[in-house]
Amino acid sequence: MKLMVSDAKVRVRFAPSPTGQLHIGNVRTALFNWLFARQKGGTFILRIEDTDLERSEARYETQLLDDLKWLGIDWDEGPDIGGPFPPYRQSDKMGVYQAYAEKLIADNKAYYCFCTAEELERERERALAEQRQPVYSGKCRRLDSSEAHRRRAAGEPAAIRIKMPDHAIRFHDIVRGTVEFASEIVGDQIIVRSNGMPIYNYVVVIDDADMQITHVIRGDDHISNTPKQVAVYEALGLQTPEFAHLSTILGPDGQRLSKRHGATSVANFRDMGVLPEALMNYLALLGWAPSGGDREIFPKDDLIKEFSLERVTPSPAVFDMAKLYWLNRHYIKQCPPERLHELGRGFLQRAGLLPEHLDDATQAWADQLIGLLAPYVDKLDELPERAAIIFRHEPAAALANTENASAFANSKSGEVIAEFARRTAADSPLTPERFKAVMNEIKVDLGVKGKDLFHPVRIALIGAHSGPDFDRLIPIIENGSRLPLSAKVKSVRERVTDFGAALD
RNA sequence: GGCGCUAUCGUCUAGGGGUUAGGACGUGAGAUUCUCAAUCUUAAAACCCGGGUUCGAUUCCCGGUAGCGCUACCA
Repeated sequence: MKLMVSDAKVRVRFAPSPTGQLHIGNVRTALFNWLFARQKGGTFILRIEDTDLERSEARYETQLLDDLKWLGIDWDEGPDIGGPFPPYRQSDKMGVYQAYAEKLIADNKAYYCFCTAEELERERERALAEQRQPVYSGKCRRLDSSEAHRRRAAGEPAAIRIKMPDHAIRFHDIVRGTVEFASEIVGDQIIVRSNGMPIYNYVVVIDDADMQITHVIRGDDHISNTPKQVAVYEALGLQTPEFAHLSTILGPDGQRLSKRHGATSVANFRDMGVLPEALMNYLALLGWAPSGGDREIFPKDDLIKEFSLERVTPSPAVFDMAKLYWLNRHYIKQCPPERLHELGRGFLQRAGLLPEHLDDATQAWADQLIGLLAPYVDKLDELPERAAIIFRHEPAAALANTENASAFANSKSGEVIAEFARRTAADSPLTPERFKAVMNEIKVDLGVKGKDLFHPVRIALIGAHSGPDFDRLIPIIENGSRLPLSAKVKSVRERVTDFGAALD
């Protein structure tokens, strides 16, 4: 594909705060930025917004990078790899913000504000009481600059405010078109606190400008902040970037997706055994659809090829676990066996079903088991409970289970099991071929077939009348029974014997 | 309260001045299988409301309603 010259210059960024686990809404923002950059052959930048020193923690930053990598998102510039416009961590950049603020004051685009927090609060309450918009009065804007400097020099604490333009602020949003805000509704914004710490809406602009960001792609909760930021661009005499505001991701109740909805961080999904390619595919479909809208399966490379910001949906989207699971099942089936086995082993080990260290024989068996069970699960963390049919054999519980009752309503079922036990007694191990032959014999001799024949046997073996094919199941049971596992696996013979005893 | 954003099946969405309003998840039914899963077939399921423009609006415009966001010396 031919790249347009301007495409190659595309520079986008993902700028998370390291204040907790990487949230699903934020990853979606990261993903859209990344897809856009990769498609355009542009640059994807990772920047850490840690000006909120109280909530930011270094360990979250590490985790954040790991989560992004796990999903399959890489970056061209960032705190760990550097780049042409350092630093990539705001806390390393305080001097820069101060310098720009002073320039703004020198240019008469900003001014010192000596109003105290209490004064401001009173003003605000009065405005609210009078049903007026609580915007800053502009009191200190009218202060003589020499007087302001004198008070500063005398050590009086002062915040720095930017002068908002008196014209309406309008900006272009790729997702929503032109957005306009009247000038009266936003007062002169503080850009640097009286303690010297800069404010977010100011800092972002400096960073984005410094890093030559061409497209700001972020959550739509920033839409109302955008006019304040545009004002900073204007004051600095800089061209504004293109904006694209992504809609919110909601929980099933229509509320903004949050922890009380369950899994909401990348780490949660990883721990559940959702494959990264499934999560990426699903996230891409939340708020974006290909032209035609008739395709759901999008591996990474196709996403990069097909993605377009113009086709991003402006309306909020409800996160649908069921559809994620459907995609995950798809990708589990597509997964190369070696990788699936390795992931699966981890889940079985953590559940205590497999030892920490696996010898070759045990690993080979575990892989066979995983291959058997994986097609049945929505997510890999269901593997241990599915594996209960192999690791746990409880005849009493199986007999007590009402779901199994109908299989034993048939008068012949006891006989079937007895016959099965008798005829396989000498087979150790029992092979699938032998199993088939025995079942056939029973069928002929007892005149029992279909469910009446298979259900009792299956219940005797795994405690349920439904489950995997016997062809695959039998070898796994038999092989497992000869392995020195701490979670002991009973052989077919042991199972049938125990079950027969319970039945009597 | 003010300002902003949003509005197609339960959910994610396609579409667009005249369509049988398309696809997918989920749900129901059927086929297949010893059974479950998978697979295949199939069914039910939507244009928020009111005005305007128009020969004709679900689509364009306006208003309402609802949801969400912002309204800080938070990010």
